[in-house]
Amino acid sequence: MKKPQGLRKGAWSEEEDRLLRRCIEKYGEGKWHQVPLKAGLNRCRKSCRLRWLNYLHPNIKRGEFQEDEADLIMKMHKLLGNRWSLIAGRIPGRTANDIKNYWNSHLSKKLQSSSKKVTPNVDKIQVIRPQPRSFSSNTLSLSKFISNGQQLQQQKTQREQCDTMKHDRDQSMWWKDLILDDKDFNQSVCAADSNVLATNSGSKSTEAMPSENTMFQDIDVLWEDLLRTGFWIMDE
DNA sequence: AATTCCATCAACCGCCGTAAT
DNA sequence: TATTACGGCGGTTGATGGAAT
Repeated sequence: MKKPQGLRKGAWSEEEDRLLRRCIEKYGEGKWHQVPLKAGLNRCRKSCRLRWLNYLHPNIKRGEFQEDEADLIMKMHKLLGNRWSLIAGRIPGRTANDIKNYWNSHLSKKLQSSSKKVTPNVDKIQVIRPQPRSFSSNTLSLSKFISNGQQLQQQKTQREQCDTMKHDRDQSMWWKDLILDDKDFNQSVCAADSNVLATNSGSKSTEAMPSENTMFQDIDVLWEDLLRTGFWIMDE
């Protein structure tokens, strides 16, 4: 489709902010394609949405990241990789863009320097990717997971199934088939962590992803820590 | 005081998945 | 089934300001 010509770009003025804010207050969030017209702004829908979500939204927290926030980001990133919107969903008041910027300007360097000190031979983050939906649709939520040993057994079975399936696929790309959104977050993270528990109980398949052993050693610690800090949002 | 370098972060771009038609 | 429009995401860019020279 042809792009509309003559749309304003770059930094937002106070007047534009005021117009956008007033529009959202009046009509609510969403229907972003209508926002420029309703607000009287010469901006594209994406620009309006971004400005609202990253700057004007009333719940946005300003100022320095706290130590516990940074800590949480590090842990989440270890689990999820660059899935900024998912990480942001677990840190109240911080946007995905904030977290991404903070990661790129602070934490990635911190991580680099610490990994050089501690494990000079490991220069890559091992990200646990959620399992395919075909399996995760049956995946258990964390709370049930913890409370039910039978379900743990089911997770182990799923893990084995998944490993069998992965064998026939490009091992570095298998997770790309996932269809994942915020609604699936708990499921997917729990699915990822089912791997951890499966590992702890000694059932992990020998058809493991490359470097998985070292990954799980680290994640064991992370897992304990996340449970202790009450990070997880349990299902209903 | 002037210039260069670097870090930060707001904003843009291109792509993808989904829903509607 | 194919096409189109929209919302949303992550990667990247560029403006800005502060530190260093």
